Amino acid sequence: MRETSSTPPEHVEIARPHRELLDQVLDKWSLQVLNELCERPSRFNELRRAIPAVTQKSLTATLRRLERNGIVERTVTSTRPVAVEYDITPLGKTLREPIDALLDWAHENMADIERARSRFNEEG
Amino acid sequence: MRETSSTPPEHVEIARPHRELLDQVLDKWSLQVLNELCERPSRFNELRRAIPAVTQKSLTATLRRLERNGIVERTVTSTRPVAVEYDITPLGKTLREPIDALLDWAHENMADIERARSRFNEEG
DNA sequence: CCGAATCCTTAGCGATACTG
DNA sequence: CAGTATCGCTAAGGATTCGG
Repeated sequence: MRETSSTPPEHVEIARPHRELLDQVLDKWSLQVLNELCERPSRFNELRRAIPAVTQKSLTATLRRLERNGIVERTVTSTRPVAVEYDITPLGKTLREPIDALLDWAHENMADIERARSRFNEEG
Repeated sequence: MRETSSTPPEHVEIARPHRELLDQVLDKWSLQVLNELCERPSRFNELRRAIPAVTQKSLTATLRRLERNGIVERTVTSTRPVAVEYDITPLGKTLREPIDALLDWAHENMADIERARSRFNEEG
């Protein structure tokens, strides 16, 4: 493919699998779940209490997605009643550094961002 | 606030403004737009061609959102017909480093991720 | 060329009820 | 306790059309 050079290579675009992966891992609730599990492994309802705004359905979906991608691990102990514990995997831990970089960025630049928003609203 | 200690401090959760900011800046199309504008300023239709999957509507919305947050700048030159150029701001440039860290993470760990997905699908 | 406006479809989410 | 199942809404997104 691309045997003609009519379209210049320009530069690499973001590969689709990479972007889809980040969509699955950086979505609304995943950041907060990871933030929790980086501190300590947690049970399902512990996570619900720690993230009050999430519904049971969304939390389940988020945990399944993270589990599917090897970011968190789900452990069932056959006690009575059953206990289910979620923990971050070694792979998941490697996500912490880039995510923290992002959170630091947000923290450092929030003032500038809000100034930009005010300007935009006034000029609009 | 927190005059009773019935709820232990545990640790800080992600502040809502920060999370909402990241939602606005890390969404489906913003990453690709930023990726383009980090290379060179671009006209509207240049961006459309560079990101074939984006619709005009979504690209407009993405650019407005980034502009509102001070990440990109929109310049109109009153030629005939009008030319509109989008460029990244200094603030936007500071986003590149943490985003690249994320993309590097995705690149480095994609193999592990796909192994985890296969395992998950087989066990499920 | 750069968009705004409209219509329409679909994915996502909350609410609720039920199971092992 | 830790989910699954179902329903109804609404909000995002695509396709298309129109305008400066």
